[in-house]
Amino acid sequence: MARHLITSAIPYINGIKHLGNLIGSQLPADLYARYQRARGHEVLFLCATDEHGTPAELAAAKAGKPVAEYCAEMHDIQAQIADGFRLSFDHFGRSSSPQNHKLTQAFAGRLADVGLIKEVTEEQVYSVADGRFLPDRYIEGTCPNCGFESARGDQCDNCTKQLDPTDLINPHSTISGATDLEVRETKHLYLRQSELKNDLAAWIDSKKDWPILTTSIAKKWLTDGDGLQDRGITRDLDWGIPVKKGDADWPGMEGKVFYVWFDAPIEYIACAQEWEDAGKGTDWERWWRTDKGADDVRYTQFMGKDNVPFHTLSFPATIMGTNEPWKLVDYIKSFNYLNYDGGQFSTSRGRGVFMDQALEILPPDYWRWWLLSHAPESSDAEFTWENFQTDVNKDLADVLGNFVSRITKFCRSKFGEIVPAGGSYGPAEEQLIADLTTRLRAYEGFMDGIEVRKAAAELRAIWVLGNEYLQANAPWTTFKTDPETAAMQVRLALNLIRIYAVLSAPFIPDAAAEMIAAMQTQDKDWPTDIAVAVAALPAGQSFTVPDNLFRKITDEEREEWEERFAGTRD
RNA sequence: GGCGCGGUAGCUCAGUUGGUUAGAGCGAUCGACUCAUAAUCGAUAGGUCGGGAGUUCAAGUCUCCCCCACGCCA
Repeated sequence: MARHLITSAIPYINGIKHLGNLIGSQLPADLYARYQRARGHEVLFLCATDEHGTPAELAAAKAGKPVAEYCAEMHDIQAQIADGFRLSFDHFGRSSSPQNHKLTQAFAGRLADVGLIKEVTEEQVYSVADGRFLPDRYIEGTCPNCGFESARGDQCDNCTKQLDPTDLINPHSTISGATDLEVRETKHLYLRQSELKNDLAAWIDSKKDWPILTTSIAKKWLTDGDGLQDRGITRDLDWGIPVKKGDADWPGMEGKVFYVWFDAPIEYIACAQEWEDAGKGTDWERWWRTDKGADDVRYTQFMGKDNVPFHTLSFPATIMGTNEPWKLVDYIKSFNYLNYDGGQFSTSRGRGVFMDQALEILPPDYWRWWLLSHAPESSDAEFTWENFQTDVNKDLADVLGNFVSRITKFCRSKFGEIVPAGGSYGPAEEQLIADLTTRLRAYEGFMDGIEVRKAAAELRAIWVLGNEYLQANAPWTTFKTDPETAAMQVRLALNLIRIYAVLSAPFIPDAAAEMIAAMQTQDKDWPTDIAVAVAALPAGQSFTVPDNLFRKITDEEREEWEERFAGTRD
């Protein structure tokens, strides 16, 4: 039995994510976690909310709530939606947890001890009225390039130019509107990533099996321009993890917090501790410390391509820099973007489907199947309602759902709701078992390699084999002259339902559970040996005819949703 | 402007280290079947592989130039 540590990129606390975010990390991570569990491996699957930084503070202010309260509420909402999509996290943690506070401070302290932290004095805009510095989005003014009046401290939303707060004309605080701003010196900590450049490069080079998308992005950051740059890991903010050197105060850093990108990945580790502290497991270090049992763990991360630099460089630098035996990632699966009907998903314009809305209109399996079978692995992928409708109707309702329906109903009418006895295999059955075995091995190969689209295509082909078998052997015709053989054919087909349930569960867990329940079995074992698995449901076992597993999406619904989610064009 | 990922049948996508008639699913057309959610199964038709030049006995697959889309950065 192998051990798999699996993490999904942690979604930012601010707002509900869209389907592109879902397929970019959490959903494929869940697929992989469910698959590895089904194969009998030990899995720790972790995710969390990323709660620090200015966007959280601003969103809380807009909602008129203290930021801690806002984050707690949003965490619950995201947890609920994740549950709605059946994301099977062993723990859904929070980067604001006490565990992450301690661990982040410990990492910083350790990095300082080994000389990988430097202090840098820089100039920042300070608001006298607010009594604080105004980083990034806390300051607005007129853009010096295009004259846009609401340009932010870090970027102009009109001309997209990157800005420094000190560039702005007539700057003011977005908190109070105050204009009595001055430039003050402030001290910040930098992680000396550049010191680790060679180690990182060697490590990346050793990962021959990583997706091109992952390594090409990492290498670009390593070699582009002057190479990997040292990175500021602190901010003049209130909301965040206070800067401390382990348990000790950090002279000169009073009132400052760690930058969100420093503490967020450390939450992957802290989350395991939260998992244990929540009573869901024991000995979290067994997953994260190679000196405490984690040397046989295979660690796989899932993320969108925008997160790759942090996971291939900054976070590994944090870990490698400590010289402590923390587990490094073994495989990074990164995804491109999902486009919505020829454009991008857009939160501000309400364009595209968001996770809560998706669950309002259809059950999770519909979305899981379509998104996973169209995962943006090799390039950006495209969501269109027409595609969604035809694919879901065909694959789920016609190929799989109807298969279950046709065989259970046929059996009920001829033999009753009992797996019928009698008859013996002929060449057709041997051939079916051989074909299923071939395809199952291929399916396992794609799932092990996290080739999501190919795995979905193979699974679908496995479903089709059942329909082909019924069509070619026509038990409804056989029954008229040879009821014994018809009974054998039906018994075999009923067993396919159980097998399909087990194989399909990582993609469509709800439908799989219904199929298992209808077959009235507890046997969810992986059908490693198909010849054995096709006899798992013995003659005489009762079953029930389930309701249709999937309904079809109508043209009217498709048109309605197309309009509803089109958003406002600019 | 620099860089990155792409541009393959109507649609969504596969195509290992260059090698016989370029593949799948959907959609379309035709046929079979009637157990089933007007479902299923089979067959057929669709591509000068973005454009051009080059290397080679041989290029979708390598090199160069150009065009288009998306993204990142300055």
